[in-house]
This record gives sequence, structure tokens and C-alpha cells, in this order.
Amino acid sequence: MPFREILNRLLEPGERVLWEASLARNARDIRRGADIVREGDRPLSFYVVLEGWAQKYRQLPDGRRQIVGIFLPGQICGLDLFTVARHDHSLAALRHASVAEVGRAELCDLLQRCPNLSQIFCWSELVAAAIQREWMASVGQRTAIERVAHLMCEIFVRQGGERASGACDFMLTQRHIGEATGLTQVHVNRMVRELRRRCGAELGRQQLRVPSFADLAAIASFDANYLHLGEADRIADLAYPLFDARPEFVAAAPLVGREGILRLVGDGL
Amino acid sequence: MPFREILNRLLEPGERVLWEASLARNARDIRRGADIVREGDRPLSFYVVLEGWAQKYRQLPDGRRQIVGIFLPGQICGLDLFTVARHDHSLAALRHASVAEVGRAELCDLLQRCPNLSQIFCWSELVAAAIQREWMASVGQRTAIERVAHLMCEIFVRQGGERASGACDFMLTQRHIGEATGLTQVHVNRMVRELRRRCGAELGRQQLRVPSFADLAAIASFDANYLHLGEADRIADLAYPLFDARPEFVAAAPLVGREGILRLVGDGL
DNA sequence: CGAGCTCTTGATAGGCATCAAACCTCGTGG
DNA sequence: CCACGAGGTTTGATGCCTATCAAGAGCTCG
Repeated sequence: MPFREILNRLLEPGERVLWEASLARNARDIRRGADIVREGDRPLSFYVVLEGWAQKYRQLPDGRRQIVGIFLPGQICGLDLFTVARHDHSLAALRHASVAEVGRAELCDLLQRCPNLSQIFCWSELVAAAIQREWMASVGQRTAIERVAHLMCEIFVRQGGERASGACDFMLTQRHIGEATGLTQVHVNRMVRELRRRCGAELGRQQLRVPSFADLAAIASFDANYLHLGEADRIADLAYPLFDARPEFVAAAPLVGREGILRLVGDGL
Repeated sequence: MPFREILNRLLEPGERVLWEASLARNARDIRRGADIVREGDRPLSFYVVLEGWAQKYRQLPDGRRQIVGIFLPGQICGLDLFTVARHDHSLAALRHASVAEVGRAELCDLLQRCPNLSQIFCWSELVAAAIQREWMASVGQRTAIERVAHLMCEIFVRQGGERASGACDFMLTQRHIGEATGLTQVHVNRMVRELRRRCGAELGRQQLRVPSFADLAAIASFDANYLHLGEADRIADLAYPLFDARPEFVAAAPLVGREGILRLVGDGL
């Protein structure tokens, strides 16, 4: 289970026990499509996806719905939720999911015991913001077929990119793709079929099969730069002084090496 | 000048001198439309808008352009730029602007001398992310007239909302509105005229006049929640332990009171 | 004061939404 | 083990919203 591996590398053994125990103790099963937090709720916790995928979405008063983010296993979400008075968006499971819901008091306690967590959180938020910007560019500027292809590319790469099988998990229905790209489900279907015809990309049984990623990427004009993969080690140099610049801490070296952070961010992000 | 007032309230007198001196020393005039940082550049600095407005944008290989954020005077931008290896988007002035460009070394020094800055930065990033989500919902789900009206509402409220004059600065051309909303300039023009007809909203000489904000907001189904105005004082309670949870710092009270932070965030954000 | 943006307006076309319905798949229960 | 139902996918017909192309008038900034 990749999630466990991340933690093994991220934290000191003692810290890891605390963190894992906390997540395990707070794990919740969420039925597919069920809300985890709802727009307007008071924020009480933050969340870590353990299994399955989650979505952030924003719903307009008349029911129109926009997915504004997809969260894969291992990803943290809801830090922003944690600092505001009321949620400005909702968080829900895609299909069936398991999510750890950690309350404020417990999180504060964890942060005190696992100082390196805050760096990870900051990096996680910044990369999520970068993804958000790329989605904006997609929805605002790309054509329907480019948007669908681009989303496929992103999901593919965020799960580790090309493998022997040429396949990856894909837990979104065509309706979800529509809600994420600002298209109707009907039109998404036509684009999916078009992609199948043009580059053999197959969507089915919650899997995406991509015979030639290069072909798909070409249709989407996909460039993975915005995911900042392999750059996570930079936070050991940069993010730490940025967010903890008091002399005492600048002097102290991070407890976790680049290796550990790199592992974390490489997974699902 | 509001920007100066913010700093007066934000920092201890000694800190303020350092911060202001730093910004003043690093102030740059940017000609309208000129890039401040460009996609692909190595990040070397972060930025504070002093006068005029700035835009973050993402340009696709074929020239299509999407504005992904608008920054008003007093706003900080580029923290994300600061932690990644290469910029995934560009930052440019809208019309003529004055921007402080603070280098990494100097920023680290400032953060050590002005511990409260990091809280402000975190809050600033989180609210920027919330705005980004709302824009996603706009571009993905709202009709053309709703998008234009919604952007007008946001700009209006971010500058302080209703005043006697019923007017606010508006430094975007109709082309900019198009690039921010995913519409063509021609269609934006038609929507602007439609809004003028339907609720008297006038756009001209870099000003937006809104006889009845309620009418405009109704067309856009605008709800200012996502701007989290008036919640800034919460970061004194929440963000601080979240990002600086070491026992030493949890014990220490923030040096700046709620008052100061509230002031900062109320302006242009 | 002039060049270059910016705004305005009209005509035309196309991409995507909408509406409707059939078919398929898969989990569930008899 | 088969039947059932809900959700997901596929397909067709139609129309609207918005893009595109073109060109003139009005600003504004250097």
C-alpha cells in the first residue's frame, strides 16, 4: 500500500506511529458520492484520503456543479477548510472511499509532535494551487476534446505515468469528467469515443488504458511541468525557511531528508 | 495610501521600518502589460503589488491566454513561485504598475525579523485559492453574462464593496475580462452592454459604476462568502498553530493582534 | 497630435447544450 | 443462478450560445 510507504519514509519511527495511529483511529468509510464536508459547514477537521478518490466541488444555487479538484490516495485536503469560518465548497467521495478525518485538537497535537508535517502541508497546498490554475486554463481556453484528453493525461501522470501495462486507475464516470471540465456528460461521451478512435485511449471498468501516452498528450498539448514532479526535495531548501523563519528554526536542520519528502509528493500528487 | 496603513497596523514599529524599507528599495515600475515573471523562469523573488493591478496568466503553446488571477494593491503574490523549480505561469502588470520584487535572501531575512509575516502569507495563499475555485465554477458553469457580472461583483467587493459613489476602480479592458472569463472580447462587449441595459452597470475610464449592487449580484448569483472577508482575525487562532506548531511557538502569543491582520486582509483581498 | 489600443457593431458559422431514449453493466436480492 | 433496478454509456435530432471574421469609430497615452 503506497500510502503506508510514504509515511515510513516521511517520519521518524516514533512520529510515524503517532501519525498512523491518528489516521487509523479517524478512518471513515464514505459511500460513493457521499459528502464528507458540505459548503457552509463549520470546519472542524482536515482530511487525508486513504483509499478511493475524493472530489472538491462547488455547487451553484440552481444545481449546476463544478468539480474543482480530484484527490488521490495519500493526498491531504482541507487545510484551507481549516482556517476559514465556513467552507466555501464541498468535499465528497468518488465511488467508495476511506478517508481519515482528523480533528483540530488532534491535528495541533500531531503538528507539535511531528514538526515536519507542516512543510508537507505547505507543499501540498502549493501544488494543488498549481493544478487548479492548469484546470482554469483548460476550462477557459481548451476545446472539449483537449480538455478531456488533458484530464486523462493528468490523472495518468499523477499516478506515476507510463508503466508496462499502459493503464491506470480511473475512478471518474463520464459525468464526473463533464463536471470537472465544464462539459455535458453527453458531449464528454462523444469526446471519449473520439479519443478512442484517434489514439486508442480506452476508458472502462474504472481503468484508463493508454497505448501511446505521447499521442494523447499531443492532442491535449499536455505538459506536466505544472505538477512539479520530482521537485519536492526543494522544500527542504525553500519552504522550510519560508514558513519557519525564526532564527531558532532556520538553524535547525529539517528532521526529514529530501528523500522522504520526495517520496511523499511523488505519490498521487 | 491604504498600503501604508496596512503595514502600520501589521508590524511592530521596528519591523515596519525593515519591511517598508525592503519594499521601497525593491520597488520597480512595470509598464502596462509587461511581464514581471515569465513561465519557465527560475523563481528568484516574490512580489508585492504597490500600485496598479497585476495579473497571473497561463499561455498555451498556440497563444491562447487565460488570466488565472487578479492582484490588487497590497496583495502578495508569488509564494508558490518561490518554492518550485520553474514557474508554471506568468505574472504581468495590468496597465501601469509599481511592484516590489523581494529576493530570496532578503525575504528570509525579513521573515526572521518579522515573524508575523508568515501567517499573513499563509492566509493570503488560502484566500487566493478560494478565489481560484470560484473562478473555476464561473468559467465552467456560468453563462457569459453571469461570468462578466460575477467578475464585476468580485472586483467591486474586493475593493471594499458599496460606497456612496457606487463606483470603484476597474483596470481591466474588455479584452482582459475575456481572458479571465474564457470569452472572446467581442462577446464580452455584448455582455457589458447588456449589463448596462439591465442594471445600469457602467464600465469606462477605468472605473466601474454600479447603481444597484444587488441587481448586479442577482444576475451573477454572486455570494461573497468565498472571499472570506472579515474572517482574517481567525488566523490568529487557527493558522498560527497550524503552521508553527512547535511547543515553543504555540505557547508564544502572536506578536500582531487580530486587529492588524484583519486590516491587512480587508484591503484588496 | 497621431498611432495604437479599445470599444462597438453586423453577419455568419460552428461547437456544444439540450432533450429523448435505448442499451449495457454491475451490484443486490429473491 | 437468474431477475431486477439503478447508474453508466451510447446514439440521434435539433437549436442556441458564443466564436469568428471584418471594419469603423472612439480613446488615450506617449
